[in-house]
Amino acid sequence: MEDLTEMLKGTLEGCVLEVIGGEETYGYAITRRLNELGFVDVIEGTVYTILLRLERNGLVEVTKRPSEVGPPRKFYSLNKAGREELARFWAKWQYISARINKLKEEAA
Amino acid sequence: MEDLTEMLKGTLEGCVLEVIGGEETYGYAITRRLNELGFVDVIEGTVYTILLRLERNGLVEVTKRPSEVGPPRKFYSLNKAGREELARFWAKWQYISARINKLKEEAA
DNA sequence: ACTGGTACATGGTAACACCGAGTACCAGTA
DNA sequence: TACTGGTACTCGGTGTTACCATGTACCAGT
Repeated sequence: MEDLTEMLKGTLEGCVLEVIGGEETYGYAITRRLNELGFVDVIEGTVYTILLRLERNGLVEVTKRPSEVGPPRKFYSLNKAGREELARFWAKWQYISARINKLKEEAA
Repeated sequence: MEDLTEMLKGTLEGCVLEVIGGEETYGYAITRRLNELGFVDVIEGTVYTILLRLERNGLVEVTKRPSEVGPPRKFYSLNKAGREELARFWAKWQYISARINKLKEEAA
């Protein structure tokens, strides 16, 4: 699938929130997880900028822990604000996707 | 629903293409149509910038016609490139929305 | 010493939706 | 006549976002 980046704007951050909400995890693993899920072109740099933004906006708790196979990892988990933001994200997603799908079906 | 603008990025242009694909129409009417469809905060200025972009990218044919109730209207219709772009848009939408919904369900 | 996988940070870019202000046409009305 | 309100389009500027390129650095195996 060619160039999905514009369409991911505004949703990729929510996806990262969702992954973190599932379990405490870190940037490199989040990137791999998103790739597995079909977001194949999402690259580390993108995820790290999102994580720094989440941290700056106070949506996550951060803990640095050593790794046995490389440099230390920064583990992220959602705090209250993060969980609320995640809920808002899914509400928005449901709203918008419903409307877009309706537009699509009315055309057909 | 609060502030959907980021999530609309990359999709609103496709929605405009779809509306034009349904029938030849003009900016002001497209804005009203989108508002009806639930994209309540989409405003004229936004639609016009999209239309100018579509025109610049050669995806639409433009015809100016007088109106009986105001200034002349610029009517837009899809050309071949526009229909192809619209098809690509729906393919991307299906791809991404499927993956996001999957992510959502695996969480639940 | 070298390679490759792991792990994070950062300055710059392009694209997008949005905003604000402006221009202009027309009908109805006070 | 002047004014209002609905119709209709344009354009310069803004903030946010995902992406890119590059750099740093840890570690295991050869």
